[in-house]
Amino acid sequence: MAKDESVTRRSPCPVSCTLDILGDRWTLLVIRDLMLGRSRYKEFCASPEGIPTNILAERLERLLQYEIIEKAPVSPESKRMAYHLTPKGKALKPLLVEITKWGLQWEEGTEARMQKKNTDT
Amino acid sequence: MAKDESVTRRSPCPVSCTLDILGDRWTLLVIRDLMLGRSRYKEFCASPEGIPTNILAERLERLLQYEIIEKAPVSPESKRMAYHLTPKGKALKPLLVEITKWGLQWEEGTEARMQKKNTDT
DNA sequence: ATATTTTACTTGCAAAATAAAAGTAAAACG
DNA sequence: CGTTTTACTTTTATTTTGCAAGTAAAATAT
Repeated sequence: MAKDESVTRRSPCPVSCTLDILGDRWTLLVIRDLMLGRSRYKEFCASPEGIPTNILAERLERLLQYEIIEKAPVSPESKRMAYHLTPKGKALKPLLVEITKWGLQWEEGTEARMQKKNTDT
Repeated sequence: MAKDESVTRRSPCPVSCTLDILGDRWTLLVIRDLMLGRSRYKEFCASPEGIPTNILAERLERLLQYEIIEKAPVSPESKRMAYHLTPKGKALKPLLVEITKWGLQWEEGTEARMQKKNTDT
């Protein structure tokens, strides 16, 4: 995978490379949801921002390709799939924390009402 | 300004609000350049990612509106303008640091060759 | 076992954003 | 004063996004 990316990269700058993956208005919201313990397609759809379903499907596919998330059965018996963060995805936590902090401090009317299900990571 | 934003906000989540401002492939690269001490239009154009000039003009305008940057004469005698980060913009430093760290750690072939001019803030 | 509902998408299309190229006016310079 | 540089704007083509509707498999209810 790294090969394909490197040819299309705008520059070797880690900021630009990260933005090539996460730099849009939706991807990090999905990551946020995953960090809040959400894992199902419908849960991402249910978030208050209202991501369009085609965009969600495309973003999940991209996150899978970059191995930021993984897809696995909800339970061993089920055929329904759930999404979870990989170590690479979990490593985005400090980034999300800083985005949250900046938003809370500098944008009026923002509120952190992120109630997590699990507190690990 | 906060009034106008609040009506168009997707949600009060600080992450989504921050992404409404910074969530694209170019804005944070301009912020990066500013943090590296670059301040002129042509310097932003000269960055290796090659931002289209119409996009750059639009992004600078938006960052001015959100008071993340400010525009001032290069020197008291000059009519040429330079852009600089405001306190709100400088507060994005930890976010940029985390983006950089994640890119360096998880994306192969990225390299931090950010040579700063000034080391303040 | 079958019907109904839910889930996890895909498809089609209009609207908006982006990218590439060329053009332009003011400022700076020789 | 003429030329070059700078900081944009404009135009057009391409891509992405957003919205609505449709669909097949899985789960649930009957």
